[in-house]
Amino acid sequence: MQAGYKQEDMSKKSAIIEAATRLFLRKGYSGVSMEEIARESTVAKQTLYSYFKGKDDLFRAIICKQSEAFFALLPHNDNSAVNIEEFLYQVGEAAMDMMFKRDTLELYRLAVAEMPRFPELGELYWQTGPQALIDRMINFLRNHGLAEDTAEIATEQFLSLTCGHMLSMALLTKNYRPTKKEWEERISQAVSAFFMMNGQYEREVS
Amino acid sequence: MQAGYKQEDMSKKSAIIEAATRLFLRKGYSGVSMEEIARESTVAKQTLYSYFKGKDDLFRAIICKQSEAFFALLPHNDNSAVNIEEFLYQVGEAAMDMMFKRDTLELYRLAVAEMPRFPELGELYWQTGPQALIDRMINFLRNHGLAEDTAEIATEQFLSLTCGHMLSMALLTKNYRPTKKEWEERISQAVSAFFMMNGQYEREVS
DNA sequence: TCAAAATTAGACTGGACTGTCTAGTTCTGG
DNA sequence: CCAGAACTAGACAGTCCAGTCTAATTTTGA
Repeated sequence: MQAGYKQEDMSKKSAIIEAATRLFLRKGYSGVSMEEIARESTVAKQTLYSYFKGKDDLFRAIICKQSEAFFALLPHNDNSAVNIEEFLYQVGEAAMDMMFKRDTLELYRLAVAEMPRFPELGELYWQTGPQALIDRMINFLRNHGLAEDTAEIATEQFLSLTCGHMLSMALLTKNYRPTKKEWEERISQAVSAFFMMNGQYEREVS
Repeated sequence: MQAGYKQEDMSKKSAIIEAATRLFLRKGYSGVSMEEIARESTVAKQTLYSYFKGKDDLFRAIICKQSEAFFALLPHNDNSAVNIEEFLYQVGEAAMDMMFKRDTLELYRLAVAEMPRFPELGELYWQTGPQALIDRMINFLRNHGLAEDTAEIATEQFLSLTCGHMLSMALLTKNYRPTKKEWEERISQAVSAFFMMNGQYEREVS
């Protein structure tokens, strides 16, 4: 039973997770060694292996945790939007605000990069992140009178319009980050587009 | 002068490039060894190093070549579109057709994944790919009466609308590929959106 | 206080990989 | 036909890394 501790000291575990998160997000899966993680978390290598079965196990734990942590910040349905317009602004703002933090971008990059090696992580990221947001939006829009498939199309279009171009650019070019001003511009364009394409839902002024 | 051949047998070089392309696109940068490339191209390892300074050099060559090869297939300005609507359909169709081939997706994945290690390749990919297409679209739209910045916004919106959502999904979930039917739906939605948001350009029936 | 559990430092194994070197073989042009 | 260029096969040095093992030390709880 070489790895069968009862693992009571959770401060060790969180130190490991903290260091591993930072390192994986900054250097990628194969750019980080277990020794480096041990060093950075000021923990012996053996302790790593007492908390995690191996590098892949640790990696999975990090990505799951980060996915959930990040996307928990997105608005839930208990939000305070009183009408569609306000809701769209809230969601757009929250999505952009989150998407263009360094760590969030790097998590996305990691999910895309390692999807072939860890397919379940790509799936998890998609489900707990983008898809969860999409579901909430669809739900809200249906509760406000849109038909099921209209709501779905409108949602996907809205999110593509706000994030699409900027996301690709941020992933591919070194020093590009959109400013808050730029993305607020995008959001209002997307909101306008939403109402143009769903004309029957007139804008209620809040 | 251990690496100073005159390199006349281009069939060797293309065999190397062919095998390396296939392997890199399927297994990523660190998933492939020089020995594997040598084996797959039925060439001695030394020959690899006589044509390319090292693994990074070979990788750079592959990515450059593939970027250019792929994006050369996109419509140039000598296309036959007679009006904006037809042009949008052509571009949308071509972009989708290309984006969702396995190799193109994997090249995109590779560019995103290795951007931190090879920033200049991300830049190159962006410039010769997405940005080149954007420039052509902007140019076409300006020649058809749109103002500079209107054309830019409309272009980015159109491309986000067509590719955005499906691209993220294809990169993150294992077995998803949009069907031609699905993406033709997207394209016509995007075309409609274009005209709604640029109302002054009425749709000319071709 | 004391025994079991948790942790540590570091050596070590086994394997993989990049890039070099050697020595021999084939191809090619004059 | 020959000299030099191109190529081959394989060994090799040097590095790195995942994961295991040992032996010693600290922590913990009854």
